[in-house]
Amino acid sequence: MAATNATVGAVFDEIADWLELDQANPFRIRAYRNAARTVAAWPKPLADAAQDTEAFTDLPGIGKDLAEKIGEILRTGSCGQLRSLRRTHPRGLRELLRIPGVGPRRAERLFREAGVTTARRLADAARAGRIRALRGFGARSESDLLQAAEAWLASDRRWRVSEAAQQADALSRHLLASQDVAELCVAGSYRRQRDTVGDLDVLVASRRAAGVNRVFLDYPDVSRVLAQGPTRASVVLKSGMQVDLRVVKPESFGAAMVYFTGSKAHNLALRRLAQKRGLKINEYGVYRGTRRVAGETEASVYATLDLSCMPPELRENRGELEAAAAHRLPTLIELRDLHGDLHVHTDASDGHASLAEMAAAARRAGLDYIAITDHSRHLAVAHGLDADALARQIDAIDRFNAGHPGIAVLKGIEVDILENGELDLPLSVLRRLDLVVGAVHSQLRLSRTRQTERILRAMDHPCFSVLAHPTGRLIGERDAYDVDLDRLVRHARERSCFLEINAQPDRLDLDDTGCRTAMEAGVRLAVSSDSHDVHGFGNLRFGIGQARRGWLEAKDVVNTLPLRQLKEALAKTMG
DNA sequence: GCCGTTTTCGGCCCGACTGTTTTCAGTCG
Repeated sequence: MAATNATVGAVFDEIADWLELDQANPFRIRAYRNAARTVAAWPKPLADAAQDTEAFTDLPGIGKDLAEKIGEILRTGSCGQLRSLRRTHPRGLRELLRIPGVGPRRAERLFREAGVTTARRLADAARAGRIRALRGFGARSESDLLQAAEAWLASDRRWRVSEAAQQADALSRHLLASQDVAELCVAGSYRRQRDTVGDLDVLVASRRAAGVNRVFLDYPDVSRVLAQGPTRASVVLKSGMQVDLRVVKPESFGAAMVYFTGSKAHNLALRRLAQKRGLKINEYGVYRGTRRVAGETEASVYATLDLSCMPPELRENRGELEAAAAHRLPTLIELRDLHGDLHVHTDASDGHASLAEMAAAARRAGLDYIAITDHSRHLAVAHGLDADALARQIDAIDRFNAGHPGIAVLKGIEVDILENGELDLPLSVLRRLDLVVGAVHSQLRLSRTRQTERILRAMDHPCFSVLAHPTGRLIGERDAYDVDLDRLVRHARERSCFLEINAQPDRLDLDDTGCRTAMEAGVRLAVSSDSHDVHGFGNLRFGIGQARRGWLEAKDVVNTLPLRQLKEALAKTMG
């Protein structure tokens, strides 16, 4: 089987690690890192073009040499250069580079002078007091490295964006209570709404940095201070999440927001553009020589390069700079564009609230309609409904709608897609519904072909409306099942059905690149909360985050339609 | 290793913080 883009990226990253340990030309190392980032984020499978390696040189940062290596990796899963690097280095040494405080030079010295080859051995050597004896290290470095190695061994986690949101909101409230904080922005991957977040980058505009620093370090949730200086500080919260604070003057706030929002790839591309125009961009502003020409707002920074200001979710160097130069940025969907929610559970299956309670909560969340989509009988653990129970629910919804004009409740089901591609309930009862949401909950390890055929067959059912959580991933727990998303997208377009963006923070499925693939193919998506209780609608914001990262506008999302037009769109899917 | 309106060489993003030095290298984002 051909290697995936992620595999190619991983090979380049590993080569870069070894070259770094060898203290090779840093620009050569950067070329491998850039290439790793580029291919890993590339939305199309490179394997599709494996025959024509020359074509890979069209990718940014890929020249003749790397293009040939991509071809080799796609064919064999590895490449000769990597095999030879592995032969000449101790296998575990790469691990040392992952430990904060250990870079290539220290890793090399730790290996050569203390025989340290893994994080475990580093911790052992530090405990034995063997690190402080090395030149360039002292007692302080030794204890820092011990702590870092132990922390690394204990956990190497990223946080769901919802977990990051809770901690970001609480810390922001604490900081904003200070007179010294003029403006505040939680930047970084959190602001870009990535599906997971490694740490929080908090940016503050103030003329009194010392005061802000003090308030930050006094935050009751701080467990450990990693670093502190006049304009920045790093701490670990009690949860284990790292937070970096940076304080700049108000006139630099826009430049700092650009800088600390990233992504790294976006910033590098931006600086190259600036350099071509004889400008220099840093976190304090845009400079021509020593003269500052912009920096107070993000828009002012981008304007010096004749770029429209890009929403943070687009800043991944995936074409947003070109679109901004042409002033053709999409008008991204916003939470307030949603009129309803097409995936909601009640206590009739595995939800925790009644139909009436869920409807009331949806109304409070500002929605005009919801679809009740409880599980079907095959999902016994969730008390799935059989045909009789569904028929009773249909009648109950009709009665509810008659007495509650404030919100419309649509009749639906989250029906299991069985292994053979049939749906889990008979056509006769499905025909009585407003929509049918199909979902894979079992047999997740089928071959790519069988899994894909299974879902394509389900889409051919005369009542199929929406494919729920199309890849089945659970962030940090379970990878997506193996499925040909391009074929699903093409089929959804032919069948005029919809793909879901499941907004549960542990799903966010489709993800950003999947959204973009669907949108570019002309397939509409449904941003759905998959709520199981009255608080579930609060997750819609995270689904919107992925939609925005996928360049979606309101017109690309079916549940931005008012009720009447939504019903027309659904009716077309219901045979 | 990539790239090019300075095009086949000579550049390649840039500043803050720390510890161990005794003026700076290493690391990080």
